[in-house]
Amino acid sequence: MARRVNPAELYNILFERLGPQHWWPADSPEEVMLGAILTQNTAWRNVETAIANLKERGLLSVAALASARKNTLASLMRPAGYYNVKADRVRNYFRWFLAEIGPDASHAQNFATGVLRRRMLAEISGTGPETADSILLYALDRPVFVIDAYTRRILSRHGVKAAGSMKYDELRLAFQSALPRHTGLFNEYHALLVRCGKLCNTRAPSCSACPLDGLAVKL
DNA sequence: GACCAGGCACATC
DNA sequence: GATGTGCATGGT
Repeated sequence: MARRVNPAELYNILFERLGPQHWWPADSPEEVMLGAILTQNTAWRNVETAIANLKERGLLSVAALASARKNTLASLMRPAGYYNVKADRVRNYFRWFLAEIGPDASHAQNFATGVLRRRMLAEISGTGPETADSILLYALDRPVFVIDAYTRRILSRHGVKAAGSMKYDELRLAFQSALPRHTGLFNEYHALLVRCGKLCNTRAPSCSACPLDGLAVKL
């Protein structure tokens, strides 16, 4: 019989067993925003190469990414895959940011979290809920819980079988309502879930070395 | 050579 | 509302 834990207990167990993850791996909020788009359905290793290419060309700013030519971006982003699609998405995002927020990430301080989130999702093609929430949390320091494929997989293996088919916001709000609204907590929590997910063999239905072996989550 | 990786938009039913 | 498909590279 599995031991049942709530989201707060799950966090404590993950942190105890895996330690701090120091996310997001980037040098600036602008780099976080870029990385959030480039890592869509893509291994982070390949994203790092693409970001290094863009950085080398001096393109890691809101204004530079907003005004760069699509072909330039696409060729530099090639290692990250989906480079034609992502070149459009990166330009859509940074053009919107420049026009609606300002030339650097600090200008977002003038906007409420809920307003920013709704507008990102409604007005930017290529920025879906996970990308928007990753940016809000890791680039703009907002207390938004990020749901990703690892989160769903871990939940479905540990007591929440329906996690794979639950709506994004249903899962997000389940975590947010069960936890204190602290940016630092949400930051570490999502990073721990990703680390935990990477530790387990994704093909096998379960993992013997799983840090959550014998636990069932109760949302 | 198959499978996978920190999604998203769009078409179709 | 649910399901299927295209987008693409690099590592295992």
